[in-house]
Amino acid sequence: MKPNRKEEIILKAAQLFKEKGYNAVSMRDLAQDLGIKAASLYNHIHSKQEILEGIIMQVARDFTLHIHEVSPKPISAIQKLEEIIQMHIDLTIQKTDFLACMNNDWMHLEEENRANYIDMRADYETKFREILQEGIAAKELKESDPEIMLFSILSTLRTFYLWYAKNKNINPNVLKKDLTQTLLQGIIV
Amino acid sequence: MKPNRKEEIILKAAQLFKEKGYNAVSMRDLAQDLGIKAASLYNHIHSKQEILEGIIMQVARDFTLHIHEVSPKPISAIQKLEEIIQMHIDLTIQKTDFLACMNNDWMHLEEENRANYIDMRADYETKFREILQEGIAAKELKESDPEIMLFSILSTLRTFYLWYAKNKNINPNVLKKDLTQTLLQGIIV
DNA sequence: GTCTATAGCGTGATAGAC
DNA sequence: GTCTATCACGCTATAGAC
Repeated sequence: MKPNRKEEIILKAAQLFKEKGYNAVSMRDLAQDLGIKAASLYNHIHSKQEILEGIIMQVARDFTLHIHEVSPKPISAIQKLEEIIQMHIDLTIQKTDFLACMNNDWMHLEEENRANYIDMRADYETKFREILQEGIAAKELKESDPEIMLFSILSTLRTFYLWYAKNKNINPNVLKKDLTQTLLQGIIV
Repeated sequence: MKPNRKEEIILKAAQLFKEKGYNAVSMRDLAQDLGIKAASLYNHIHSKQEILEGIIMQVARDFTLHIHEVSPKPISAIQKLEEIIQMHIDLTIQKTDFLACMNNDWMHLEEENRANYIDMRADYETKFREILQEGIAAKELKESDPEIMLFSILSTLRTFYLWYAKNKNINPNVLKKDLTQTLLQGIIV
């Protein structure tokens, strides 16, 4: 459970990247926050890019794995959506900085990793879209444009870490109830 | 209507910043895209920072002005929300790159401008919050947590340019109808 | 595993010719 | 209004001592 030095570096980097963005954080900044010199970082990691990759790919995999787990379950589309919302809340709470970094800095991944990330994101959206279409076909969901539903829900879930940063003391169960209601049932009486 | 050289620079900069982020775009990159040398840019602008300021403050003012216009109208809270959604759609269509840049790069504004931007954003959220509370008090809106409603709607509207970039050929009226329905009435039948 | 020193390059910005 | 040339600095990353 105790993080080794490499993990410590990645953890601190995620924190700094979240605040200033990948390009605005230098290896000197990162080293200073860890109480060492920049050159010493290279005993634990090969490059700045490797740090970014470590952050983004880890959490991207979490999302991918989870949606592939929920998708085939023998439950209603609405229940699947509730599980997905719960997952986003959980990951937001556990890995705030990693998630923020993924959202803001994925375009700074180099060639191969960026292509990889884009594929994973597309796969995630496809699975999500299928659940929405399933719900519409079963008449659980409205006959509205599923692309707009997808974007609307996902944009809220993806940037939820911004809200959570300012409201860390909320009860997670109340949060889940309120967020699910707002996203699925809207705000109008 | 024809943009002068300074406006041309700002327009092209917004486009590049949107794709790569402020720090990843050099003055040399920007100049090359305009077909001139980096040094020539400085005949039209004083600094890179001034370009960022020009982009962000312009669109931040648009939002602030508009919500102060809608807020005191003698119409229902729901009608106000509909007007706000319409405004976000309009600005997304007219100023996609500026909006993207504001969302992604505001933290790279320097001291004074950043403080200014943060104030404007807080003011915008306050006005928005008041409309939601007004709607709850009038029993037009559900008795759910207004902070979650605020965040949920606003996060979708703020990142809407991401969706629009891939769906430019949608009919604006259909878009408004579907987005309003999804945000206000949810997706469940 | 950390340090000092430094290579090699890219950056924002300026001076001054045309 | 654009150019060439250049300054001063910050960046990632490496070499090699301890």
